Amino acid sequence: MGRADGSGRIVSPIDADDSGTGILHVDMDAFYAAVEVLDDPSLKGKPIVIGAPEGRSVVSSASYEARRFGVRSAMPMGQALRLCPQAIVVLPHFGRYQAVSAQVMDVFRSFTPLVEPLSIDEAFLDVRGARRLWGSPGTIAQLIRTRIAEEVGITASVGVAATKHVAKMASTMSKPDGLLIVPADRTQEFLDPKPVRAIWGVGPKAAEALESRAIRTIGDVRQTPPQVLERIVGPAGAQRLAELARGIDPRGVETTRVEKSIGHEETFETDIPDVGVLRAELLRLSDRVAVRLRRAGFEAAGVAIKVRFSDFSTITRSATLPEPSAVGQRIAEASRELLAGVDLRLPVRLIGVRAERLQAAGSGGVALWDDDADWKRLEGTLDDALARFGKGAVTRATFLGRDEQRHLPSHPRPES
DNA sequence: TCTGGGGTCCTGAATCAT
DNA sequence: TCTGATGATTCAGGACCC
Repeated sequence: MGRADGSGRIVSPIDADDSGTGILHVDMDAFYAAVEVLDDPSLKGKPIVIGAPEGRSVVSSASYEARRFGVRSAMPMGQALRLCPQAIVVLPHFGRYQAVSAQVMDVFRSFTPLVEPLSIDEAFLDVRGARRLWGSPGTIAQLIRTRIAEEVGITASVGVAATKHVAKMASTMSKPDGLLIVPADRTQEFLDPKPVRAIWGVGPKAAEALESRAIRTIGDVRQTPPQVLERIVGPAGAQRLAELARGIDPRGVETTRVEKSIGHEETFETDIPDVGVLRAELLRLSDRVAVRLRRAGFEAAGVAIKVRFSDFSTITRSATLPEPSAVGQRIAEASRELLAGVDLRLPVRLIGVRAERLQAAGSGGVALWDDDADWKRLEGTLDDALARFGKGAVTRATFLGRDEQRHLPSHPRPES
């Protein structure tokens, strides 16, 4: 597999056994910080944290020099600066990170079309079909690391394994600037001694629940009867845990992902007791959500709001829209109704709006049915159609997505 | 010390339909 | 028609990830 090279990281040797593997997990090291160093080399070697310097912000990313002081992502900025007072605080440049990310993803796609971006700075690659062109998975991993360093100018860590889960664990262990290959027949040996917290999906809560029952390692999970696991993490969690602990992970590398929701939320500089301010904020957030919906060609069938109070307690409320919409006003109306049902017992720290149950917008037009169950399809919006035919003439109407436009039957009947 | 913003997924309760 | 079983959908909350 690999060995420590003295710097804390792990790099598998060039001729390491990679039999039975084919899934790569590539993860950029301290990505935002690395991009900032790329754009301002005078920052190299210094402790830097990405985030807003004041207010209620948290650390988005920290260079390894800052991490040595205990600074971590998601840590409140104040705490980070107490731990590392000499840290240089850099405001984030998300557009720039997106651009560098695209460059990196292009490198991935030059090796295989089977690329699944997980976030801005990491992706899974299935390279099983790329052997003849580029070599074995381990060779490809090393080529990718070299090309990212040479062409983009930042470092990446790569895990190579037979499954996504093990590849992800391997890349985490090899950080920074490392490579760890776990051949298929050594998967169990790799997994068993790792702490339960290393399992993807086991956070602080689940880890504590498991550890309190003396289940501390992945090997322990494997020895635990399914009924016991179920009581701790629920049926779905138990099933997943039991499989992952045995190196079983049937998930393939998915190149397309459908968004399920689009939302915006904002933490106020100071907590807000005034419902008028909250209502205004809901409209602003709803407009932003609606713009993104329209750009993506979606309408939302449902809307949810989130309210976090000054004591950090958080509630959500959701509702189904009278009809799917991508209009800011409609989403705002629904969110304000939801807010009206909330007991504002404390000042509000954060408010958010989320569009849910997304569906294709009326890009395929609108289908209308009349009393005789005859239908017409029209380009444009439902409002356009109703204006043209009059509300009384229409018994049922529906938006058509792009696919439905193609597959619409020749003699449709409305559902009874 | 004081906790961002973007998401996904799971659970359990309530409700509705078959 | 009534009843129970079962299943789908909606809603709220929470854990988790980057």
